[in-house]
Amino acid sequence: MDQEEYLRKCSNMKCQRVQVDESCVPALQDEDMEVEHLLAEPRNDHTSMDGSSDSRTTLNGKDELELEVLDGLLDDVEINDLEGTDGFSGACGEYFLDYEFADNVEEVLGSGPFEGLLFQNSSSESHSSVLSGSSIVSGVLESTKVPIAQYERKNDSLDETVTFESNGAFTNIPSQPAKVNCRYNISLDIQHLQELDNNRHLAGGILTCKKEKGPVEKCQPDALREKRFRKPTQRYIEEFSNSRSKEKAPTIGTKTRHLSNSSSNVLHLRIKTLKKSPSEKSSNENSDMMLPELQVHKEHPKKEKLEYDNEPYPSDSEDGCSISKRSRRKDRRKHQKMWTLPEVLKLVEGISEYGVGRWTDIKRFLFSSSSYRTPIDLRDKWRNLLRASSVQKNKREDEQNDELALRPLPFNVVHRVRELAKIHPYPRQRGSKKSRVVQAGSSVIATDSSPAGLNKRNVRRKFT
DNA sequence: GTTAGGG
DNA sequence: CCCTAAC
Repeated sequence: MDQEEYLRKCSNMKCQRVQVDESCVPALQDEDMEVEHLLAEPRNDHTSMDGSSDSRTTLNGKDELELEVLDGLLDDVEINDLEGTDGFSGACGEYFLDYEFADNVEEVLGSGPFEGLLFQNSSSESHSSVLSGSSIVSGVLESTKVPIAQYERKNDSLDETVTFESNGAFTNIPSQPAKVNCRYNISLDIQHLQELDNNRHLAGGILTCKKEKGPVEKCQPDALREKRFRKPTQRYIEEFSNSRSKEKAPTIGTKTRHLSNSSSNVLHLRIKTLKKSPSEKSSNENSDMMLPELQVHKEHPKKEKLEYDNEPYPSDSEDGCSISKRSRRKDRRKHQKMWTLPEVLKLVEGISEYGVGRWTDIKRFLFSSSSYRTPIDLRDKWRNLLRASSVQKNKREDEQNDELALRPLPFNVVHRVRELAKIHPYPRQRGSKKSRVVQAGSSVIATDSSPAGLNKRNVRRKFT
């Protein structure tokens, strides 16, 4: 492969970038474990490559050539290329390229302008490891003077891991996953992050500031950040954080262990799966999934759990940069309060007094004491009441079930709800808007008993 | 700022 | 409970 070819590939990779990007987010959120696995893998790649001294030599020459090219593209390489690697390799099926690429990147990063940005530890380590191979890792560790004890420790672990893995079995495993992983690492917990750093300075290069461990959002370059975060909504993120704190923590430990022992076979399978059709993946296993599919997949499960506030909400430390708005919402959800019978009665009363739709008034006058009930809440509750009452109307026999599900709703309440519903049908309850308007109009005349508020409301509705 | 409507 | 569009 010469320069030209390399460039061409690079361009290809870039094209794929978007996909990878997206996948990254979900993966992050979804399974840390996945990441862990992958993390292990990357090292293998390098080590194995390095281990085969030949490859290193071969690469060396290329690296220099490519280095120049990369230099110009450094920015792109840092982010785009790496990201694209995944897709690229899949398309081309040339793993070799990936390896090559990885090396180049590392070199560039290590020697280039990013060196400063990289963590002392990581940069030196990665560089040396790449060059000299797994055997040198220990030496690297020594040579690397890490001011922080943490790093040293990490290095040690890394060393072990590398050695272990290098023994093995990963000769041909595509490096893509590794790179992808690196990116994922960004969002990982601190622990993961640290490990990552040690494992790969590549990751370091990608996330220039990632060292902070803060939310990715803060650290990431603007462009990158934009892309990555456009997909997940706030809600999604919130959920993710929740689920993660609840579910993931335990899992990680297990997975990690697994990671160290990970066999090439496992990785192979995973990789293949990922490359295949996305649709299949979700079916495989949650734990094994790391790509985009998860995103969709992921959203549902946790949601249910969030609803119930019994558990103290884990402080979103990871959301260091969480927006106040977001947190507020979270809190609100957390404090979700079930409607009590008195409340329902009050609501009904308020509606009968002020009319349907005057939610703010009702809130102001009847629910002023309960700050957690917003006008919207009232409206929603009313909506639910209507639904409930109508259900009962239709299925008297099954009433019990419904009531159980809906909570004890005394018959008198139901009755009142129904009455009110007759007087002022909630928008859209049945029939089209037009019919409703007509209905409302007739009700004004027909129901003399209805309070003035109701009439008012009806009239208003009619006109609006 | 509120409300309706859909999720 | 959340979000958005319409008012």
